[in-house]
Amino acid sequence: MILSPSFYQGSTQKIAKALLGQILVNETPQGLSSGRIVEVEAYLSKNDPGCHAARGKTLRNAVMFGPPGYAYVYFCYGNHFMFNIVTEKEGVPGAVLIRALEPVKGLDLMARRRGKFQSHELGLTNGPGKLVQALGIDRGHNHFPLFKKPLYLLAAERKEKIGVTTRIGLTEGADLPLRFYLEGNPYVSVKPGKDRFSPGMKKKLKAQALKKAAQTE
DNA sequence: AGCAAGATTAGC
DNA sequence: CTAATCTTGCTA
Repeated sequence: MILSPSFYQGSTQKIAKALLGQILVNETPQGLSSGRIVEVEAYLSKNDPGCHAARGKTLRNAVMFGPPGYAYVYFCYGNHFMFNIVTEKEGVPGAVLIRALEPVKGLDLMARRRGKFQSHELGLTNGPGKLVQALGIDRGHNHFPLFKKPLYLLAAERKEKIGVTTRIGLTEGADLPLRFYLEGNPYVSVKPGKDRFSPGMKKKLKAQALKKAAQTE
């Protein structure tokens, strides 16, 4: 059963957790590919400096201010697209980033889309940029309503426990516990607790270190 | 107009 | 560990 628009109503954190275990499907002329959502991150309308909408509406983040249940796809680091699902009622920004999937159907098609980068099955969809490539999602899917074909979500059972950690790769709002994942699932992108910094954060840390060194002169 | 940063990935 | 790669948004 395709998840209806009403599924996406409610707080972003609540929707983020509810999305775990659901199945994301994309039907293209080349075939159908799908995967179970095993890792997400919430981006909130309030008190969240890490959210694209934190500094008001822009051309890029406009979709986040619209009605829930729509896709927010954007380009990052010059190489990758990120796939988000818009939450909250119209006028209030908010979205859930899909960070990892467990492949369900169309494994061969995903492997073809991932090309030479697919070394083993785990590498197919265990990262936000990877799953987007595996499912054949691109900028054209920005603002697409996710309750109809070809790109939609299927209701599924979830039995696993939900784990919570801070979000990954941010330079702002990095301390907020807004990353949710299925405990024990091998497709979760990064093992929690491991130190991992984005280039921006490394630069920031380096600048702080230099400043501190200058003060002790 | 120009430039720096960025919700990442893969390869060295 | 770091280059790759390019769009967006702000103005060093």
